[in-house]
Amino acid sequence: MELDQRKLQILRAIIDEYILSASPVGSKSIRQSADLNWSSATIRNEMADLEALGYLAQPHTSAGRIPSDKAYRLYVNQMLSHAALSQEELKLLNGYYRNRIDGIESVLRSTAHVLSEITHYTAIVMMPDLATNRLRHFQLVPLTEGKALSVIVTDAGVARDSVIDIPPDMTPDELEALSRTITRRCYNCRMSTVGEKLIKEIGAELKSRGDFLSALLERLDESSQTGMNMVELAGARNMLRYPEYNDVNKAKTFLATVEQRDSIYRMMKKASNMEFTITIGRENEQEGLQDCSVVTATYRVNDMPLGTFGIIGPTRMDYNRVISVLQGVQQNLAYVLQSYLKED
Amino acid sequence: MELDQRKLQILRAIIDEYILSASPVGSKSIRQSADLNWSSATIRNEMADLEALGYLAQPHTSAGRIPSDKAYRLYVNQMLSHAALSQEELKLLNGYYRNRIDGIESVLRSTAHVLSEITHYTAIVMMPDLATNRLRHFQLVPLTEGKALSVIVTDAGVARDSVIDIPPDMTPDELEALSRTITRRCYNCRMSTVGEKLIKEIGAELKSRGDFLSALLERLDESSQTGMNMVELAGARNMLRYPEYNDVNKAKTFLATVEQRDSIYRMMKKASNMEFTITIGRENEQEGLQDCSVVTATYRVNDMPLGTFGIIGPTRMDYNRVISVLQGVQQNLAYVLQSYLKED
DNA sequence: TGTTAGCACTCTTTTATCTTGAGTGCTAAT
DNA sequence: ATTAGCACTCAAGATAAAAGAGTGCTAACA
Repeated sequence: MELDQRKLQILRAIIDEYILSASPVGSKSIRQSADLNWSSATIRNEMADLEALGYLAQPHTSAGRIPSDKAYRLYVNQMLSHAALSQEELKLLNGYYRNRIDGIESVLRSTAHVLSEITHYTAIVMMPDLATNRLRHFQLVPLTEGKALSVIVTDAGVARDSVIDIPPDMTPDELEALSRTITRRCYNCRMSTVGEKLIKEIGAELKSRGDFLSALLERLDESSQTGMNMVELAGARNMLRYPEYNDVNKAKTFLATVEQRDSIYRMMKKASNMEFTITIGRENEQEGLQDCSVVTATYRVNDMPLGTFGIIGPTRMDYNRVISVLQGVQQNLAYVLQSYLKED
Repeated sequence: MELDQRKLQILRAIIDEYILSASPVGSKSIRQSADLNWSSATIRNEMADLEALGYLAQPHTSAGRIPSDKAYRLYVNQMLSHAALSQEELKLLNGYYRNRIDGIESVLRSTAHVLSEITHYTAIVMMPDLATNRLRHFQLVPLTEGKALSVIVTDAGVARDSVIDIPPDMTPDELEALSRTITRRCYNCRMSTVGEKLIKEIGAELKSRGDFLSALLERLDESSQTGMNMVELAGARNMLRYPEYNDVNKAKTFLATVEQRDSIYRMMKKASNMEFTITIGRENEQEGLQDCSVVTATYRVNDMPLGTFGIIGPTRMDYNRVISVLQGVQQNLAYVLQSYLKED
């Protein structure tokens, strides 16, 4: 079911206009603003066709048309202009990253704020997934009887810690020895392979501590994954700027959805193996996001994907700009994060 | 300027009513609901007096009265009923903490969510201030040329890390040796005294590395303080429940204020040396919180204050309940956190 | 056959007007 | 000092009318 050139042009004009105005666009206004040379009657006919094909909807008779999810999908797939950011905007963006030296997670958290500020949408940044990172240090620090803190440090300059139960008769010296063994044996191993390696190499030694070892491995695994608390969310309030959220109840629902970290987390996790994703309206599985679009991108260092970040906005978001911004941030992140990382 | 018994009774009734209804209360309704035995005319006279004294305000003639900040202040100082939580609520609260074993920060972060859920206001929890904690482990992990990650672990089971510049000629062995020295010399020292101690004990040895040492000390100091990213905020959206935020613009302003972490951070920091604080309306320095009240409390372990947490709500918040909940959470936190801490 | 001008019709939005009702302040009586 | 009574005020709700934006359809035109 191909759309001819004219239909495409009209559809595009409608979407562009609607992204700007958020109110149904009529045949007349589109003719002027997009400089289309057909009469409004012709345009009206085409609009009726486009509606029949499911690209447009009418809130009520005698109102203009608004684009459907299907229309946005077409728009995103075929009509993006891929405009790069302006010099100014790039400068602004770079400026944010110039003096960032306080660690990867800190950079990423502020990235969320930067993103939300320059797009005026809601931004999400996942902390790095350490699976592809390399272990640099492992330490068990005794806390109280039966408990210790396990700390890992990777080559990406990220530390992760968690409390772990230890056998009550395990001495601090034993813990220290174990820490050194693990650090030595697994130095520079990818986090995803550390567990395996440990079982093979020291499983036998620690046979008597079987339970502890398996708890430890599990904990290592957990730490290297990006947990639920590792999602930075910023600018949720920005949604209140847009007329679609003038209704306090809608706003409440939206905020409830994004504050529900675990669902956002799952969503981002799912997007994490894609370089770039755009999910429009009802394409979102999340109940509360079905009037929203989500655009995600991957940040990488030395071509190693580390994590995912993205933007949530109303379905009529400015896709062109959002994509440009994400690409700009992607580049900046690659550059900044690189300074924490060594070549393979 | 003392208020007589009757005025107090009436004022209290008005406040109680207004907390419930959020709409101006009139002389008649107050008479019924609070079972006051004076005629509405008498009550009206008293209300006029109370208004003249600054305790009440009238949105417009022919509307009821609403309490002023001054009234809430009086209410909070003299009229709280100090009702404990019900058995049910206590049970619910305890339930949240029953299975929490994944570390102090995690407990605290979820505390923010629990608080916001059971009060239906906005909750803030500051991560622990480590100044009074004792050092358990210190580690410098080399990352790339000129950079290392510094990690501290304290007896409270908290790890903090940050990237630090190191002299380019410093070898991994040197870093490791330094880490051990610091851990050994300062083991079980309060974080607030570690810097001092280091200068005294190894300042001489490291004279050649003067710059590095001072950077290190600074970093230690920073890490032991609660930074701006160490504020967990939850339930901001709850404010949309209340009619005072039915106006989308007000809601936006509020959300902007609390998302501005650093100001919230400063506010909490200021409250951190008080066991309990209640700040009402314009008493708040924060521009955007002048229609809100903030109630904070300290969480402690073994009588050692660790940090601050609190509630932000509209000035007409249910002070009694908020205070009860904060006390309940305070106790639960003390109990749960204790399991991570050793006696002095 | 595709395009367009014209026009009647639809339905939301805006504006104006009226009504209702909760609540007050004041006065006069108790 | 207290209270019943009453005129008055003002926001909020209801109703009605007018305006305006946009459509679909028909008939004329190239």
